[in-house]
Amino acid sequence: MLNQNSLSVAQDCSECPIRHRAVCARCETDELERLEDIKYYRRFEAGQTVIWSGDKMDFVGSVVSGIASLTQTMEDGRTQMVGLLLPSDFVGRPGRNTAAYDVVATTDVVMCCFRKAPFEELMEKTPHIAQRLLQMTLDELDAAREWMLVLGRKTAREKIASLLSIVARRDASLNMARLSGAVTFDLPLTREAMADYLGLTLETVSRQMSALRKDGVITLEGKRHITVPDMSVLLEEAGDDTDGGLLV
Amino acid sequence: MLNQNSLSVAQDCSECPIRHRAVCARCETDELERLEDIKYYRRFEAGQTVIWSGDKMDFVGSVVSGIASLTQTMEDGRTQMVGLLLPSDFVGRPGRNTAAYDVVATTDVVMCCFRKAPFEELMEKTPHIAQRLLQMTLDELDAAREWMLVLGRKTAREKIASLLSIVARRDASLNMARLSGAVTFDLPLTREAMADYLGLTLETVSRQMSALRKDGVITLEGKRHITVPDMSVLLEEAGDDTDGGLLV
DNA sequence: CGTACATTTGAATTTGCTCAAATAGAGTGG
DNA sequence: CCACTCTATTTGAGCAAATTCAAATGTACG
Repeated sequence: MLNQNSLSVAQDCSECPIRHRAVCARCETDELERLEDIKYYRRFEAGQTVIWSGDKMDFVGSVVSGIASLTQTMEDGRTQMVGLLLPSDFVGRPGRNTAAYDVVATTDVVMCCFRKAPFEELMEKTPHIAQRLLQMTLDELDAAREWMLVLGRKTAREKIASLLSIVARRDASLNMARLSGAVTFDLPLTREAMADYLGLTLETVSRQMSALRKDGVITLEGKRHITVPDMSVLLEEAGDDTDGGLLV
Repeated sequence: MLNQNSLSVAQDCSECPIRHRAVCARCETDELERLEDIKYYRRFEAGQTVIWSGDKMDFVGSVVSGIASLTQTMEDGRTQMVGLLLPSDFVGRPGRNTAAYDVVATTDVVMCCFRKAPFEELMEKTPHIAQRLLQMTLDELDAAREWMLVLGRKTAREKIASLLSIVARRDASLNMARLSGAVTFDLPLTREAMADYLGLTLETVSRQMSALRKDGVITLEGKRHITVPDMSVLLEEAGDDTDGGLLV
């Protein structure tokens, strides 16, 4: 279903699709070799839980292909997604033994895992890994804060538009595409997952998707394939600055 | 007003109140000396803006005393607080030249600042600084994700209770106090700041504070001094697990 | 005492939620 | 290929929570 799934497991880091974006991005050849010694691949099917919050976590790793989500759940079942893990994103926290969130594969996922103890040891000796991890963590913190604005202050319609523009942007940056004019992409999330991301109910998500479609902001082919005729209109709907920032 | 303000500016890191929690926490004596060379103190009065989003930022630093807030503002004026900076918290991002958020002093604030270029240089050579910064950033990311649950899924009443329990917890950890039985602390935020933190209007904040008071969950002396007769009741109201986690 | 500002409270309105039912697809077995 | 099932999605109607607008009250400071 996903073309990424057809990739045979990369044994060689130098041919890895996320080589230049993942936690190993800054590593030199000799540093990569040491990482190769402790790495192994794991596959998860769509819907499968990678790890439960509170479970002992004896590995860390990177998403190689597919999408996973980080969620928190309250006692009465209310759930909030707190992270969307795309290829190259890092899973796990050095220095912590148990998982803080549920990690669930949204699509089929391949992860490049490292046993935690050796990874932590290696991190001590390899500044390039720690440096890259700091950079990635700072980026995630920015993304989380951006999302706090969405969750706290935006209307349902703006929330949907924000999610769509974020996915469009990340998709474009993955495919090196420009975000001018019409943009087309897949939205690999169910209405329920979108709701959990945005702090809405799935009914409200569905209603606002219909409204955006009716108003010509987006076009749907099937449920998951989306076309945005004019990206600047979508950004306007999201309540973001329209000027600049179209690329990246 | 705040007793921290009476501290005469510490010149000597070894007597600094945040010595063991700030970005310099892991530094050895010789590393501290190099930090001392590039550090300077700045004071901000309550209400004063430390830096505007988008401005050039030529320093990074730590909050020594007082409280500052990180906020984002939309074009139409809606604002969302995305961080609450307490003593020892770090301000600024190595590797970035402009501020991403507005930073505003909520109370009078003293900051220990480092010129950005020398600090970044020092960070390259001093793993202890980068290590500590990574740890602090990961903690902030956890806090931000916790807050995403509050913003996305909690009711107004639960949001208020969550904020109060967070402030109570941080206050207790600062004062090495236990969180069993009754707890008393100052809430250094206006109703509007609380609203900006929680994604509510100030009227709703006021109403819910009144409701919690009427229901005996909290007691107010003046507007800002709060007593929680039974911490576990407050945690229950916040929708968090009641069991465990009382200390920390 | 008067001004400025923070807070509280009230009443009407709106947004998004809950509950309920209809519709649309995708996959399965006959 | 069709009927059937399962799940995802859409749509509707009434409701509840939080917002908006408005006014009153309280508090600090000159």
